[in-house]
Amino acid sequence: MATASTAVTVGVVTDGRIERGEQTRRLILRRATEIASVDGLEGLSIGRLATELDISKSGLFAHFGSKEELQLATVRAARAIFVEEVVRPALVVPPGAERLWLLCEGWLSYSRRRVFPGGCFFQAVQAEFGSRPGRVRDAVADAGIDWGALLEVTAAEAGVQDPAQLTFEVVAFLEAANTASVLHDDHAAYDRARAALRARVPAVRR
Amino acid sequence: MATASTAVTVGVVTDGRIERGEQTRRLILRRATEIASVDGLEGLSIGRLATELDISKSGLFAHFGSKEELQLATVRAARAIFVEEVVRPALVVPPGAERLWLLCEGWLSYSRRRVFPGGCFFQAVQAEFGSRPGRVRDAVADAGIDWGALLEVTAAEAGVQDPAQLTFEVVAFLEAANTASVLHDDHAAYDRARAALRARVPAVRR
DNA sequence: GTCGGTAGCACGACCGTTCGTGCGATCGGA
DNA sequence: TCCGATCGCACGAACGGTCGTGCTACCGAC
Repeated sequence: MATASTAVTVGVVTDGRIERGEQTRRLILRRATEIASVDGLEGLSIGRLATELDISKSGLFAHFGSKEELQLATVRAARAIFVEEVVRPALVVPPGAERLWLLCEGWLSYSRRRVFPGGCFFQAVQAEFGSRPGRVRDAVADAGIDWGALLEVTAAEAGVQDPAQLTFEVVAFLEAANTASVLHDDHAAYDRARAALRARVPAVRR
Repeated sequence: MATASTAVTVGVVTDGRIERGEQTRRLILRRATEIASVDGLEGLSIGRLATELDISKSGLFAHFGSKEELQLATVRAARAIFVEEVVRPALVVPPGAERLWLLCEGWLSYSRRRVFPGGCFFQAVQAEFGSRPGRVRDAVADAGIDWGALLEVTAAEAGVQDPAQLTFEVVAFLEAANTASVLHDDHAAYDRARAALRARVPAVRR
């Protein structure tokens, strides 16, 4: 999520107002991220999306021009939400151990609060497109790379000895907690993740 | 994978021979697990499966009676393969730290060798059905529960202090390595996983 | 009057599913 | 030893439905 700021979808503005089409587009994409987090980006069908939003299929389709473009836009929208929910809150503190800890806690909260109803949007979509080459997979992979890079840089700023290794382990704990919670309704997994993180992430007043 | 032995699909046998239909069924399921590990259990379409196997769609369908039954049979087939590839080889050594280590190494090898072309079958399918209630989800969740239970029992037998916590962390490392490998072609992730495991899993001659 | 935004409608392809049929092996009775 | 009945298995054709994708027309704001 290094390109955090540019990932935020900014509405087209005229005289300070948001155009009508752009507003519809936002509604579409917000719902699209919710559906995709549960049923995947392939399970996200244009007809179903249109029905749920009380919009004609063709009217919705005109916004994107193809299913692939809808999927790409959905990934971008999910990134923007992720940045807002996890990254931005951590940037209020200066670089260092506290910021690293805020990123971890923010992520666990983002998963636990079900910002996306299916749990972490990116985990769902990564597994779906992991071995299916194409632009969507690349977009999804980029999101993961940027998030890892942010963690790694922050870990380095916190004085961690091996930031790449720590990043691997942190991501592993976070995603395992999300998986256990979504698949087994295992609420305790978040506590286990936190315990594992405490043993790894540099201490800070908590 | 506690019910390992019963999960193995045994062919119907008459006079020591395997009936024709059972053999076809095995071919279908072997291919089904491969497809599903890449495109998911929903992306696994009956028509496509039939085409790839040079079989009529209706003939294939008759073996299962419904798509859901095909999906369930595919999960069972994948369990049998997993047991053969990961669990059984570890059971050759007596309970203890070495068996635990063999399970970890076996899993990493199973992922790295791409026993299923899309990486770990269960990780792909867990993410897909994680928040979609139904019999398929239950079957997938059970597989994860049994695998975790096997790890936890083995960890306890190895004298680990907190087997549940260790199991959480081990599973996290294994799955994170698989994800990084599949999504980012990051071969080094297996080394990172092994490094993380060495710091956690009790030592044994390696 | 222009133009962005939405709706209606139809298309070809593919989906899971059902049906009737045919072929080959097996088996029981003459 | 033959022969008809039965069974397992696979086939092709077709069903209703949904998919993504076009084309055309209307409608409302500037």
